[in-house]
Amino acid sequence: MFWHTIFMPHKTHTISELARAFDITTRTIRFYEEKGLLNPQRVGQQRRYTDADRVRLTLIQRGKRIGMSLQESQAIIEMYDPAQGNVEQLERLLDNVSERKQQLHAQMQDLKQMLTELDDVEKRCQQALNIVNKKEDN
Amino acid sequence: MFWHTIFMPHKTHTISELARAFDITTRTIRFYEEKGLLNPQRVGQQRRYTDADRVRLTLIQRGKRIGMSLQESQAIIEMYDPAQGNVEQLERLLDNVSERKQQLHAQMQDLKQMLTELDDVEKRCQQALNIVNKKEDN
DNA sequence: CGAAAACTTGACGTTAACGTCAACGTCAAC
DNA sequence: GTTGACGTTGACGTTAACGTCAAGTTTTCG
Repeated sequence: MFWHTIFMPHKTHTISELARAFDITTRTIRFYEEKGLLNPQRVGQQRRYTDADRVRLTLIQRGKRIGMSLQESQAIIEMYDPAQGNVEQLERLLDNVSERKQQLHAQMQDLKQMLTELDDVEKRCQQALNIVNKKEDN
Repeated sequence: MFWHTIFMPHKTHTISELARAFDITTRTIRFYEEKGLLNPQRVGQQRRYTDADRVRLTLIQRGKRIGMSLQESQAIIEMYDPAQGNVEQLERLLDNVSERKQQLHAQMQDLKQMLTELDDVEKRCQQALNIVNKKEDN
């Protein structure tokens, strides 16, 4: 009778469980479905989400944090999902992957530059504070 | 008579020169001004942009590439511009800088993770292609 | 069984970051 | 002296990524 609390190999989640887990609204989840980033199973009318959907949501959120649009995240998701077979498709996929990788490397460079520049700001700022402190010592 | 072509220490630019140089529209530049990210000098009605404005535009564009909003870029710009002196302000600035740095480091982690995952996809993809090629060898 | 809680599908609203268009000023060149 | 290139300020349009109701159905729980 309480099996589901003891053993649940492929537990599915309702939309609000997922929303809580990812700290987003149900509206957002449905919106992602509209845009083709998720397509959960249905039990009657209701949506049921598997771990695959959780993976996708994780990818989406990581994508957002690094400035990707939903479309870009969708492209990434489709790279993770094989769904293929055919040689041409594999080669196209390889091209897409290497293109994305290049872009991500470029983004790393931008990040590094901004970080070193912020380091500079920090140093100049601390020097200014040191000067003030020395004056106070006198 | 041709001094300006030989020696121009603080050349200013018109809006369309700037637009060409940064590959954006004049509308975009005026929009950034509206939002407080630029404030060029004026000669009569017309805007004149200095190298300081070019630096700001560079920061804005880099910010966009790493997924920052204009407001965030503005915050960064204000960190670059000292404009102050007072100790409290310096300490607040230091806090802001270190907060930004943390966020950027987190973003680097996200980028790295996405990169290694794309590496995985790439490898699996190449393995699949190798198998196909071996079959063709027979 | 009956009310509260959760789920559903619309439809319209909102914010950021510009695009687009109109209507007007100005200045050098033909 | 007018034409054409460039500049100006509005005002409204657009897209992405949701938020916010509304109005109805279904599940759950005492």
